[in-house]
Amino acid sequence: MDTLSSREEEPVGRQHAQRVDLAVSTVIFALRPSPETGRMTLWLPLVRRIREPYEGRWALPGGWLAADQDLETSARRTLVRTTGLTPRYLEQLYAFGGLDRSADDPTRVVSIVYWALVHPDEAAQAIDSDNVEWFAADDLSELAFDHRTIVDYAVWRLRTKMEYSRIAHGFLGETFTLAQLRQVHEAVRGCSLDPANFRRQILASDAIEDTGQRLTGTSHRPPRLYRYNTAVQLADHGPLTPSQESKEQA
Amino acid sequence: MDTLSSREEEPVGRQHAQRVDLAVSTVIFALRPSPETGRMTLWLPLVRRIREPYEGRWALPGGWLAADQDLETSARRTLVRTTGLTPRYLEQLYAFGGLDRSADDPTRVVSIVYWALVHPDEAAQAIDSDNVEWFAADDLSELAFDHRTIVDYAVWRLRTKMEYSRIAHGFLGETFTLAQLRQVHEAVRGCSLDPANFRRQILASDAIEDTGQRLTGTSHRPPRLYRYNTAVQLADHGPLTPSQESKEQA
DNA sequence: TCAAAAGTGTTCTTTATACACCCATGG
DNA sequence: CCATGGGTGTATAAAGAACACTTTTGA
Repeated sequence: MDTLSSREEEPVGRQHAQRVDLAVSTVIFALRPSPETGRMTLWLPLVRRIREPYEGRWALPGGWLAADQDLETSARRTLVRTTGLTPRYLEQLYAFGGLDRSADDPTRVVSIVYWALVHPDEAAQAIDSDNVEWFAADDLSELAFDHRTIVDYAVWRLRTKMEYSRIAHGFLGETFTLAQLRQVHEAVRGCSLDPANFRRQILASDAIEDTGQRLTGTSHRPPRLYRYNTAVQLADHGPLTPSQESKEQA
Repeated sequence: MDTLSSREEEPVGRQHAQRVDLAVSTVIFALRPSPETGRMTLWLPLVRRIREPYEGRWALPGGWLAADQDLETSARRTLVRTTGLTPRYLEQLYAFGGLDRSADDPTRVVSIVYWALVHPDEAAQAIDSDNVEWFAADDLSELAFDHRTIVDYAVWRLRTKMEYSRIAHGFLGETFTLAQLRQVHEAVRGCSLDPANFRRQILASDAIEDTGQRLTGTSHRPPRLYRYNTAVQLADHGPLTPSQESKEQA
């Protein structure tokens, strides 16, 4: 055989390269209380489709890759245009390129999907319109394309990464109490945690530092306010962009 | 503002979607003894470029996405064409889409990169030619494009995943001794491990099962041969394709 | 019998978990 | 004062690391 080199793979001038539409979408997570139970749960904003295929269905915010923007920049651009959101935490999730992603529609689209966390202040910037709506992650309607699969995968990714990384503060503002941080972990992991042990583990990890301030206005002993210790980096087992390798994002 | 919906993002008929060349590449790892120290180290096959840009430089095996193949199928096809390899373990690594990936060349290419593990039998199928060569992962020449960055990221990914997953058997054949399995861990993680503790941890995890056979021909007590216990699944913290979510690949 | 690696046992340290208890504030 | 969550102490269990020791083969 003489197909040893990349001869077949790269025709002259690239004019034989298969070109596909390249979309960029994002799964954005925020925490808010469930309207029924009142417990904190995962929510995400979806955008209503206004044309075929899947017209009227809810879909992930996103758009096409811009020729003059890299992947993450395109994700941020489409995100702010469709939802108004500019998340601090944004990370690539996966590239989806199955052949049957668009049901009957024969168009081939490859999607680079990102996932993001927003805290309440960021989420408040979201566009308020009939075409943008927040849904509970565990109570989604039928979504467009394979977006339900993508959301499920992103939820799984968030849950597993929460256990070994310190992404929880993506859901919190500049300062926060240990109880708030614990509530984030409880909401995402879906179980209650011992406050005493949680405190010791977090403090031992050196992930946060005391601001010296306390939160007042509660009907009990005022809790300390903490901030994230940006000086300390933790091991990360998830996909970071190569330039961030042994650093921790956010 | 009236950019609420995806109106701007999806022009009629998609003819306004930015089209880019979509490449698929793979970082393939195998273990073989270092020619100097004799210790097992990471090696990977590279393909020599036979045209500009980067003509003559070594590059990751890969090619263009085929219109009628999904991402993984395209990765396997380009892999076997360029290197002759058909790895059992193959997983998506990351999508690279920076604007300056091709140096002076203004062509925009987005690469979906996979990573793979091959055991000695698989590696023996590799094409033997001037245009395919194996390199030690810690002693690479200047590679084409941003492939050095990609390789470094893949190495980091392999190392971190080795610690919590059971991918080590991607480097081994059907049956193996505990010493062989331990050597794989030692080579990838770059440290020596206590044989006694390693044995207990692996056996306690139920990841492998005794074949009842022993390896003979050694100049000492014949070790047992084990195989992987495919019935038991371990938690995985890395990116799997959504359909594999709570399952473990390979 | 000796070398070398297989395989087992024991101790110690670290980490996680469960839960009792005191503290400080608003009402 | 009481209720409520903040915050500390402690005892137990599980997991990991270090290392002595016995076993079984080929030479």
